Amino acid sequence: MTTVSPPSRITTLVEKLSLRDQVAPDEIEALKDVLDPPREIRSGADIVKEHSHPLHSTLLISGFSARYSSLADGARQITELNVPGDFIDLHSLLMKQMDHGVVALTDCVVASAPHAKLIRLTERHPHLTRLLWLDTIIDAAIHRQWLVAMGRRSGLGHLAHLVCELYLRLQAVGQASGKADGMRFNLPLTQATLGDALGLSTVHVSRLVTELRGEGVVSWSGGQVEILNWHRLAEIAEFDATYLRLQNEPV
Amino acid sequence: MTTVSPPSRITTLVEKLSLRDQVAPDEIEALKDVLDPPREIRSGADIVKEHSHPLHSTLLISGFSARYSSLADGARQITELNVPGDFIDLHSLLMKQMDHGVVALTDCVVASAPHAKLIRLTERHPHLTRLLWLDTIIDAAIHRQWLVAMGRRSGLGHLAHLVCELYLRLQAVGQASGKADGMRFNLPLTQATLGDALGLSTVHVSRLVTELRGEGVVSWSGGQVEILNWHRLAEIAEFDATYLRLQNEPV
DNA sequence: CGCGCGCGATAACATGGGTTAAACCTTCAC
DNA sequence: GTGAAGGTTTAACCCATGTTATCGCGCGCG
Repeated sequence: MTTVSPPSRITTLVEKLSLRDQVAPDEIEALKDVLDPPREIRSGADIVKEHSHPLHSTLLISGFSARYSSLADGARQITELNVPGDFIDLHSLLMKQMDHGVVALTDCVVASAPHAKLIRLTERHPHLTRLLWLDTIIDAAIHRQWLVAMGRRSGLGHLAHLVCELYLRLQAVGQASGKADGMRFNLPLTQATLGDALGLSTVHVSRLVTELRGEGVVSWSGGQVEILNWHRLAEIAEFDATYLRLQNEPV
Repeated sequence: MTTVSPPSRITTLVEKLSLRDQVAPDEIEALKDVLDPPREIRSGADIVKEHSHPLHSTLLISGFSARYSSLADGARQITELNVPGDFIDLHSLLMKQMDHGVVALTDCVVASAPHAKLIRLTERHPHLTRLLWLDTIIDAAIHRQWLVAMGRRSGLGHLAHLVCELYLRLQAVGQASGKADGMRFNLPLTQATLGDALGLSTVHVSRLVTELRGEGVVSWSGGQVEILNWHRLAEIAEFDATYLRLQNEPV
């Protein structure tokens, strides 16, 4: 995990933002200044509680987490999966009260940024503010794609779409191997968790994973996913990556 | 439509923002300065085209519009309904390319704000910027609630949730009659459109509307909706208004 | 070394919501 | 007043996905 120079706690965030627009040195400094020291969260623990009023926003440094809402009958709907480099509750800066919770799906490392410091950042760094704003806008775009998949795609298309999305988001922060050398990534989530994300039962998720495997589109076992045929997978998903905004276009 | 002093084009927007935090006079001026003169859009026309690269963001002044995505088989999924006072593509300011389209569901009046002016606004008015940012954050919160409804609620619960949401959003901008005096609002949308929003077929929407009516929870005909039993309706929907953020909490 | 448990696969059966079709109603143009 | 067009309702039938249940595998722990 540590080489000559250990990755700073904002490496993945800056890596992601830099894909979209240049991040100036003083902006990187400002981001560092705003964050408290990293801390660890155990798999299964809430990082942010439903209905709470956070006084800081939290950056996911490593691991997977998920936004979720609980229902009266005990069911759960996951509304977004978070990957390293995601600000998991930046919206609480302005929303004040959480409309959902965030749970660690694996052991995670996170760092918090006090709201007071973030507000000061928005007063002094309008361009960096726009980059952070953009990050929350992309959350909304991801939600919309999930809505389309849930409302109008088949279960298989929906699962395929999720796999495409996760691959590109993980690749953007160096957590997936490149196209040349086998499109592989670690996805240590249970099928029950995937079902909560897709709005499907665990039985049906199992059927769908088996089907994708059977078609020779992915190999998937032990939490390791390899995309064997991106073209086919994207076709099944009707995938269009625009919404992830991994293009450099200055804001 | 016009009385002594005709409502300015930003009345509904300012009304909505003011519910959340005080909007200063110079901020209201800044908003006015940023907007081009209003223009009319015919029902059924695109206000913003899918995949376009807008150079301005558009405010909905009157009428209903919808964000939507089209699928290969001709199906459509609506991901949000817009009411007067909504900035319908504010995210394009930073997203650059549209990941979806916006269509007028009724005749609409809109006003556009050039991106160059909006960027200048973010440089000069950090607090107003946060209010606009918050508006896009609430879009994301609405998306999440729709995801929960689509993934884990019954069709009836989902429809009931949509009715609750629309009532509160319309009431916030003075487009629905108050609780004391009959909770009524105009909703001139076809059941096919509602189906595209709910991810259901028009036949099933008809069954569900009939069921809500039969339970005596709403009266609904000719595009007029009246909520006869808010308590029952909110119960069916498991509705919690937190996500609409209609509380005054300074940002 | 073996037991228990979480996870995934499979099977049998149930059902909410889709599809197709037809009847009916309302509005509006002429 | 009549016909056409668009919207809603109802009915019959179908299928994707849910539910319940069982089995098997792999791994951690006693």
